[in-house]
Amino acid sequence: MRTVPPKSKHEILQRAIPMFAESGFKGVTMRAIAGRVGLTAASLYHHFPDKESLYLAALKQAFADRSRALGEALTAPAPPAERLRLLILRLCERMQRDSTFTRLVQREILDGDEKRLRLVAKQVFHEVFAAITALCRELAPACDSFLLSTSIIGLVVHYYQFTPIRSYLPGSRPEYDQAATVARHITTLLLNGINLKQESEFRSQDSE
Amino acid sequence: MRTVPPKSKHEILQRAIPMFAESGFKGVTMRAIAGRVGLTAASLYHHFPDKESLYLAALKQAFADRSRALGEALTAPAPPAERLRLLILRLCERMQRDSTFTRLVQREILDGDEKRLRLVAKQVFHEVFAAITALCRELAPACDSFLLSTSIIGLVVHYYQFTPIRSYLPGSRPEYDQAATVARHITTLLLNGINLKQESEFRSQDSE
DNA sequence: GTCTATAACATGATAGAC
DNA sequence: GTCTATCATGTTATAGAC
Repeated sequence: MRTVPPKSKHEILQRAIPMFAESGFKGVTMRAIAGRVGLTAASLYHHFPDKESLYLAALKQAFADRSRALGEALTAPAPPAERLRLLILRLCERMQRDSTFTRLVQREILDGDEKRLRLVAKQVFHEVFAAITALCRELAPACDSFLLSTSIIGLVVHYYQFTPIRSYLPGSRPEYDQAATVARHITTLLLNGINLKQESEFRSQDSE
Repeated sequence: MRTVPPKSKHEILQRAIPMFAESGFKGVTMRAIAGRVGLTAASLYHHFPDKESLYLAALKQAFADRSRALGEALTAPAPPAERLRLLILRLCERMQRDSTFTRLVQREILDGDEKRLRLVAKQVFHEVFAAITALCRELAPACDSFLLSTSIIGLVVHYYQFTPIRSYLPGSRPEYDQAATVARHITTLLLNGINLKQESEFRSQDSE
């Protein structure tokens, strides 16, 4: 007997995503997911061939739903430096408001075996990462685009991953929790490096 | 009568550190630690008042044993840019060869509650972080030293945390696993930014 | 054909008795 | 130590409801 309308894959994954983020792959059972969705464990197997497929689909969907703004930034009709600025800003805004995906990936790095990590790299990150390296090639042909891409990602991602500890470090201030402040710092650092001649982050009369 | 010499705190923690890195705070029982050390669980409580104290001491010791080279780099008799270069190189070398501490911290960020994270920030990171911000103030007075410090740490730490996925991303190459290569890239990026005006690997601007 | 539930199977971990 | 009972979990088989 059916009392409720059938669940779509998207709905199932939407429920599973925060569970995997909270407890990791092994920490979440098929029965727990089913319970949260309003199904039985067996029914999940109509939508996904096995637990690992469900898990990978969850990672994929979590990333896809969160990387839309990044794709827009990367393909915007603007000079490469402006696309970089927008990419970093969107990434900061996204990570500021939601740490679910970051936690998913952190857990996967800690617990995943080689085979699954390869699948994650291929199925989740490959496309967006390639787009970022393409931007880097355009932006700084003299620089190693692979290393530069990882640096851009690392600057933003680690900043927000580290937040639970960072906020208790000496010198922490409220404005460091604002995405715009962080994004501006990172963008300036990437474009100009440390050795700013005389300009502070506030003096930019020649821009626009 | 005693058949084995008493264990020092250092020995106990040395055994506990990889266990916490592998399975996190909750994933390691006092009995498991005791078994590894060759003691009973009750004996551990002679050395540490509770599990959390043992855990924090493990984090502290893991970091202290691994941050010695960083302290040397930070206090070297050299100009600030050279100290930065050395700091990054030592950090890369350390993380390249041993991911134990990084995994400890990642697990702590995922699983720790606010109170314990505050203790970690204070007891583990505070001192070294303050030394890095001091270097940043000296190096780049016009730049926000707090944000700059987190960026330096983030560039290195995230690079190595991301290794299990990074190695499967498009464009990955063997030399990216060499600490000297990574350290050089990060140092150059920090000092000069993307827009390399004059650099060793520099190519003259081609026509568009 | 699509979706779900009931029941059951297989394995691995755990606990307790011997 | 071994054996056994028990439980949790991924998974499959089959049948019923739209």
